[in-house]
Amino acid sequence: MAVETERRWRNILTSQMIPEACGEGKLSEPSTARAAASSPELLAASRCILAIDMDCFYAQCEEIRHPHLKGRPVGVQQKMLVITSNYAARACGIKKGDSLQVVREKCPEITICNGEDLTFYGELSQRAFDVAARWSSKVEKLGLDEVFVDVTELVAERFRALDDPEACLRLASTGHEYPKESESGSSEVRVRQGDWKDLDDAHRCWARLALASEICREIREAILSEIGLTSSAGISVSKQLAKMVSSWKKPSQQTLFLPTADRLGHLLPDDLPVQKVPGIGFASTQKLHELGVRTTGEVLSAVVPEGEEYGRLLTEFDAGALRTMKALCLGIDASPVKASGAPKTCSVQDSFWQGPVRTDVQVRDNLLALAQKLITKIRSDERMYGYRPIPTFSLSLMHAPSSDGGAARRGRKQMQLGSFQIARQPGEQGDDERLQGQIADRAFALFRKLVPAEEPFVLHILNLQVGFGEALGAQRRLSFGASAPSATASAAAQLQAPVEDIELTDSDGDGEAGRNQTPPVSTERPDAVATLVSMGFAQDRAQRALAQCCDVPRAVEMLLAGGPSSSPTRLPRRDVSSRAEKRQRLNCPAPEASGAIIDLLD
DNA sequence: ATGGGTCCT
DNA sequence: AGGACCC
Repeated sequence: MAVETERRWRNILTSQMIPEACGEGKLSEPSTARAAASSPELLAASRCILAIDMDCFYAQCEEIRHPHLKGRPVGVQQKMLVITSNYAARACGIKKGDSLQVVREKCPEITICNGEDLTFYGELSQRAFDVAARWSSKVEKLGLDEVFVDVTELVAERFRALDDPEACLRLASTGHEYPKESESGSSEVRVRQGDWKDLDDAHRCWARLALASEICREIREAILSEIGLTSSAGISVSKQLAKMVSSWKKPSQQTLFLPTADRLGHLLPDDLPVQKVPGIGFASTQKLHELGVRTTGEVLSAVVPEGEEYGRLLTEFDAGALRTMKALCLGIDASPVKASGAPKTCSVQDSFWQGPVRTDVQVRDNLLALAQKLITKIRSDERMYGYRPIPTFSLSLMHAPSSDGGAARRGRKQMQLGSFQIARQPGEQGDDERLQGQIADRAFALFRKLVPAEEPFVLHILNLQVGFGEALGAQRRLSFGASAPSATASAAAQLQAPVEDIELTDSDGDGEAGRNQTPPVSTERPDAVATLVSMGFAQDRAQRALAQCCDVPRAVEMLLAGGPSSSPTRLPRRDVSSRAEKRQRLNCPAPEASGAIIDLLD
């Protein structure tokens, strides 16, 4: 028995798993000598990366939201287009950007869901992310429906278990292996300690990826059983390669890619159009086309530094960009999987291609509508990531192309906000309406800076964006002991908490939340305290703020935001007048004591 | 297409 | 502030 499995293992290692040439006919241009050049270092590389991609994500979300739709044709609509559909609908021939009209003709049975509000999708996406995060701390989000997971560590851990002479590991890759037609999942071997020593890079790499493929299956299974989402995935040594094979078998399947020269030749044939390479986008493709370069093979022959074409490439790209592009065409991508935290920005945008915006009144109306959407999104963000301060706010817009042939101008204007408190009492909804008006006012002020009064304009896009700061209470471990909630603990609590339980700092800063996170009064840094007192802050508040913040500017921000305080806030004297002035200039209503406050200190 | 996001100059 | 990439 043992002999038998050992023999199978040898077989698998030597011939079947890593054949010298896979597939018979050549699908496209034969693999290049250049691919052979990159293969050794890829096989020697030690990373194991998963690219997991939810199948027709929005449509699946709708099936989860409306269980009776499961398995029946479903389309998701935005504006007048059906932007995606489930596989039942695709079976009727429905394609990605079909108009509502066309879809109804192809499939009268179809149920159309409105997919303009992304809140629910965002929440399921976050849950899928959290599942993956149980296997690795390095999980990177790419849009709502995709994650990269670096499982190198975990693979190494499981690999190490093989060194225990008592422990045998069942080893088999799970799912497909590019570019083989049959699934390899059935092969199963038992490996013992000594076997690993003799492996060459290719076999060792395959063994790691096989372990990774098992981990990948575990993660996808958990996402399916806990959330109900099916996914497809790629397993390889880099984000690029994992991503490129992830879509090879869909839906609900996974593919391992071992970067041998011949397989690379298949995945990145010389005649592959450049835009198929992840990392080479629209702009680069345009520029390359102007230079007569259309395929990866052409990139590779053009990008040799001594060649004559190289000079022409340098007119459009810098040397660094060319190196990156060359590497990608060779299948080399060293970019790390970056642990995605909470989103850093949040934006909303409306476009007006059909009926452009031409008057101040229209601008105001649209900014009001955008402000409403923005608040909704921020609330959803709070639900998922806890309350965070909002230090920046920006408006951007796109003008129509000028009639005399000029290109469409764009503009962006940002303001730093001393604080931008979007807070409310637990369970209370009422303030958001006033907040909406205040945000629209800020936005209009920015608009005025971009487009002076009286100047005519024709707008096609309006966009509002806020930038988040660190979670309150997450300020480094400067403060003492356990009295300040740790970032992770409060984040975890907030993630589970219903809306009403989220710790909110109300604008007066004297709510329960403020009290709970008030650390012991610090007696340190008397000079910094003095600075804050001279700005008009109460001494005790200044001390507490400094205990939570590293530096004076942060402390100022916190104090202006209303916390920390156990007594009613007094605004710093100097600022009262200047703010009133600005308020007048901007024609903004004065914020009321109990309401949300936006301090404008630019 | 649309309406988000990220990172690098 | 703008541009490039991604979904």
